[in-house]
Amino acid sequence: MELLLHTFSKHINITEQELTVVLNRMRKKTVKKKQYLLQADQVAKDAAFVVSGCLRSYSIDDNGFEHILQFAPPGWWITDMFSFISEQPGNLFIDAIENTELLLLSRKDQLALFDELPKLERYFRIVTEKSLVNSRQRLVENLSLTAKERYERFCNIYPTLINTLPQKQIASFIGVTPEFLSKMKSQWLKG
Amino acid sequence: MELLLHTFSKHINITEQELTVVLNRMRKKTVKKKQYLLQADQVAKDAAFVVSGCLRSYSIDDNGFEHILQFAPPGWWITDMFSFISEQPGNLFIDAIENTELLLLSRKDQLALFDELPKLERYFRIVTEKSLVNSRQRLVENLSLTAKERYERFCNIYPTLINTLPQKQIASFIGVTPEFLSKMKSQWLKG
DNA sequence: CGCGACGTTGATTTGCCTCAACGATTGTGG
DNA sequence: CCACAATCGTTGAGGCAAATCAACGTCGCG
Repeated sequence: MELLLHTFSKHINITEQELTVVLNRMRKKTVKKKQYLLQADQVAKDAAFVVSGCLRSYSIDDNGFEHILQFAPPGWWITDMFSFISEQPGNLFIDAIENTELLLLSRKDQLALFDELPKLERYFRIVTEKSLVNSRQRLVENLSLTAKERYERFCNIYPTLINTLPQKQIASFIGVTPEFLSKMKSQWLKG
Repeated sequence: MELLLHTFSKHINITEQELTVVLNRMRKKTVKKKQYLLQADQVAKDAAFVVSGCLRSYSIDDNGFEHILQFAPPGWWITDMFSFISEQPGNLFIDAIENTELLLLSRKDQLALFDELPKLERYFRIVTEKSLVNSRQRLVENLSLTAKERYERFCNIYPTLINTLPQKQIASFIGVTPEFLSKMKSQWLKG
């Protein structure tokens, strides 16, 4: 798989043979638009690598509101990390924004690969470090920026998603109601 | 160092010899109460392991407000992860809440140890995974819980810190002003 | 066509912030 | 050991950003 090779190669050197070893542990899967890859109270047995399409992960709070944690366009990994590493039921939903092709890697196979192929443990160590930086950054921004500033940041970071995504989901990601995002945008055109 | 051994042992098996290899790469340091270990615009060359005392990491926004990301009591690691892995100037401050003893490990030495001692890369892979889970969880809670609920969560998670820490810092951690936290607590006694 | 999800707009409410004043506590130098 | 400043916590009045609730137009889709 071209994209997987390319994605690994950003952080480690990997041969075709080694890639084959990894691919032998992965399973193809497709998820159609609006269908679930994972629901709360399930155990996330797999991490998913997105080949084409797009997924999102989110939680649903006690009032029924969705809070989107992550979008996963092609070349990204996504899972419920808590559930994946603890092997306990999680509280995240993952579903498809568009028809999506995936490669799945179970935690068991991942850990086996870490022993067989230490490079791969290095790869995931690096990817996890970067995800942590990202998550902490977002936390800071949610604490220190206004809704308008968070929207601008979103537009800069995901310029491609803006026109694709229902506005509702952008609102959920930046942490405001859809109504308020709509009002911000209309004031935008005046100012 | 007893505590370091104990902390590693939670996630990996490590011999005394291997511990010595690690310790040879680490440097002792003490930071007195209210003194900085790191300031914004500096490069975080080191990750710090807290032996005794307590550190905190935080950012300061454009309006001069502090937002605390993490407390690090004994047995915890702390650094500006962005700066540490990218070797660029960061935007976090780290200072001591109490007089604190540390063991420092530079990124360079850490990476060297990953090659010498793959176990250690595994250890940090696991610790980083857990930190990521933690950070994501906190993000969800900031988006979905009220200030009162976040304070209750804080009390449950850090019962020891509540009486030690200035209220101002608890407020900063849960994302409200000190005044508002004070008002919540007084209403608490009535309801 | 007709239904259901989405986006818009307006009136109203509210959670939390801002600013200001005032004790209480801490710590520091004389 | 005290005087004083500095920081912290408390309380109150008022303000604002964003939520809530509700009504309505629109679009994609079965």
